[in-house]
Amino acid sequence: MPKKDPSQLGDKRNRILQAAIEVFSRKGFFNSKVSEIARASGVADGTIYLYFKNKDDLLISLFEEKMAEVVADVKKRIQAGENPLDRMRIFIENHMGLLECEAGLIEVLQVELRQSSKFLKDYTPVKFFEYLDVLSGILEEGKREGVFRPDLNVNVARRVVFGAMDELSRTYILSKRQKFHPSVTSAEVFQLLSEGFCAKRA
Amino acid sequence: MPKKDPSQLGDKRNRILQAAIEVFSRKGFFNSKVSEIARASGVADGTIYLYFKNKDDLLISLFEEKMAEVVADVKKRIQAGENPLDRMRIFIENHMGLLECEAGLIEVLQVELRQSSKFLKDYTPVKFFEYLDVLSGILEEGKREGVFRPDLNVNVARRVVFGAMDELSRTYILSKRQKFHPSVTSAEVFQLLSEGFCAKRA
Amino acid sequence: MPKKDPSQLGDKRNRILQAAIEVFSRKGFFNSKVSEIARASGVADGTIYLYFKNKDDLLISLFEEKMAEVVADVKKRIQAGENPLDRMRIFIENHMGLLECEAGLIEVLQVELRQSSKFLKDYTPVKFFEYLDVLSGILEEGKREGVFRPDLNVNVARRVVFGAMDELSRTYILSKRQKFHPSVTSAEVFQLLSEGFCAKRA
Amino acid sequence: MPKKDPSQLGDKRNRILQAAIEVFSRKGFFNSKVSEIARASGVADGTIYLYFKNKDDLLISLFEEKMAEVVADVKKRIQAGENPLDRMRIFIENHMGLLECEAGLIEVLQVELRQSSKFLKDYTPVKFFEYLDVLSGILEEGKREGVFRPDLNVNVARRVVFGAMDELSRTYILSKRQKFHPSVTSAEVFQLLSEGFCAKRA
DNA sequence: TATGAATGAGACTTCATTCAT
DNA sequence: GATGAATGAAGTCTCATTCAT
Repeated sequence: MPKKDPSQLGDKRNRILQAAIEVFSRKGFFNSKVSEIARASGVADGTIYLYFKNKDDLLISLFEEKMAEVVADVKKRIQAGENPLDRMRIFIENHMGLLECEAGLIEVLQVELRQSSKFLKDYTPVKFFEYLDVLSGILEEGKREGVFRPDLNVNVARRVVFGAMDELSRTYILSKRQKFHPSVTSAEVFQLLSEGFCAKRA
Repeated sequence: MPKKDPSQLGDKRNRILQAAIEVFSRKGFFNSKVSEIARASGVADGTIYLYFKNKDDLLISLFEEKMAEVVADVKKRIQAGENPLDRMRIFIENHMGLLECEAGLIEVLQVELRQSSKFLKDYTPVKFFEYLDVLSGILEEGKREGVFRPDLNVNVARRVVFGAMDELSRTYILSKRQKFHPSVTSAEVFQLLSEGFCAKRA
Repeated sequence: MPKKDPSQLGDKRNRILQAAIEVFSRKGFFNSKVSEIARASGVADGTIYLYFKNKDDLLISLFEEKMAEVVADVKKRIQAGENPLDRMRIFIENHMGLLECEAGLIEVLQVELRQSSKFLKDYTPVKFFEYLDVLSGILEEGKREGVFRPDLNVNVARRVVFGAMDELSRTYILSKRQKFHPSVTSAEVFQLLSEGFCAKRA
Repeated sequence: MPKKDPSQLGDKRNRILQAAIEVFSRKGFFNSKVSEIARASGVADGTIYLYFKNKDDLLISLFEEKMAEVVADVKKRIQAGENPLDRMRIFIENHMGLLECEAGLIEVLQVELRQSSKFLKDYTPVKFFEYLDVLSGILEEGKREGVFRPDLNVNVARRVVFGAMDELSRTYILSKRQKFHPSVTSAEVFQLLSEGFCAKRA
């Protein structure tokens, strides 16, 4: 009945995805109702099933597609880094920066992906692994160039980096009054991870 | 009908909690059915409601009580540490060690608490904050004693430590074939966090 | 699956109300199962919740809407009365007459409204008060015109009239073999209430 | 464990009945829980089943036994009446008076008996019929003595009397602020029923 | 007799999904 | 493609009743 804004014609699928991010991030996957996402998208309940197989598929598509954008974006950004350490800094800054421009998305990834990778049958979060692989790449390169410790366990280290950022994101999202600013924090995280918390010995 | 094994007398509540850990960790909170927990506990569905107000309360009680044990235990253990750095090592080792003896519990805390703190109304994960406070204590002390950098942001650092351990736990839990052993990993995490991943400069 | 008899299009809500009258009147509110009303309406259980908030709301809606019809109807009918006494006669006749054409409805109002007004939270039977107000109107008017005793306590009198009709309805409904005919009874009730049961003194 | 007040020893059955009156009158039969009656009686849940077959039986026993007392009592009281009219006055006064001294009981009879007589299988409210029979007796006698109209339909008349009192009881019970006093009301009811509401013709 | 922990059937309600239009 | 009314399976929770002590 309502005339669609021509600029939005044909992008129903995308509107549904955006609405899903908003709703999932606000209420969590299990507490979100398909009809609520439909309402937020401005489409009928049934329409969602024209674009997605089911509610699970909506979450997975959402994750894979948005994560693909994030991966592609960070890959481009780190090219500006002059060395592995610099690229690591950029990676961390970028991740924490997403909290400001894509809060909802990060929030969904945060909580829901964990659910998904555990409970959605036959689902491997391919894009998430790609994201981690970017980290691996930086770390491997750093080892080769002698910037990073030669005995660094890359597999552990990349998880440490991601875990640290992820936990800080969670804190940021959950705390009503933000005590820290993402960009400030990213500097601290970077320093901490690159140099450790021990005082320098003379 | 109910087995009256004397060793199990009066521990019905505990049996329910244990069963809940097992079921929640396997299927996640939302995918777990109360009746399944009942079956796993060997009690009737209704019996669960004699000990817990509702399904939410079961999760929260589970978390608060088990986390209290974890907190009390780690507090005792770090006393054996000779200095803040040593205590940090013990803390990390202890956390990663839980993966072996209390896998299910860690798994529930991992995924479900995040849900809870976001979606359960009026719930503050008091015990989780206590756990983080133990970390803060170690870090503060280290700063005072000059072991840790004086400009260390304790609030960020403790989240980095926890996040790193948490992400590694997740990896450990999710990966079908464990690629690393918790105790080995904890050493690497400790080294990484205390010294950073940068190679030492001469 | 759903029959699309054109005469029944769009009247699903009404079919549910009718079925509810039938079931409530036969088994009582608390003994009636929502699924039974669904079956009697020829709709799925869930469909009831598209039209009514919950089981309580179904009863209340039923009462308010049907009572509104009864009130509107009796108001129109008493206009045919030539004087207050005549209008009172019509009112009583009308009420007792409902037993024949709307037995189920009267039965629900009879028993269930009492429950409701006592136990349903925050519910005031507005339409029932309107019904009583019609009686008040007749009585007040009769007092003004000198037809009724000037010392008549209208508030008590209207309850006496309603209570008498109500109890007779109950008797009529409960007795397997009807011993009296509603229209006959209404004449007796009218005579009794207007003249009292005392013999005329010379 | 708690020492019983010796004056209450052995009267458990009665304590349960009293508690049932209190609870049923406050919450209604279907909203009352057996365990609540148990608590109010100071006995264990199971104990109730030593004295009553089930929840229905508790209601029926309550009704029959208390009603028996009411019937016996009113029979004795009306003997003080000098003539049928006087006895009718006493009957009405007595019924309305119960509102003050036995409010809970009247309340249970009010609402619950209607439920019971409709929905409890195979139950005939014998004692209620006895109560009505007392009214019949007075009316028959009055007819024989010429005090009451010879064409009075006793069966209808007794229901009118009972219905009037019953509805006024209901009003009294439901209204938060009592607008009338039972004993005052009973005088008005008596006058209304005996003389009718029509003004006397010269 | 008395207890009260335990039972388990069954109710209400939700909501992902379908399908006639 | 789009709709949204309808479906009905399934889950949480209640509570009358039992029975071992």
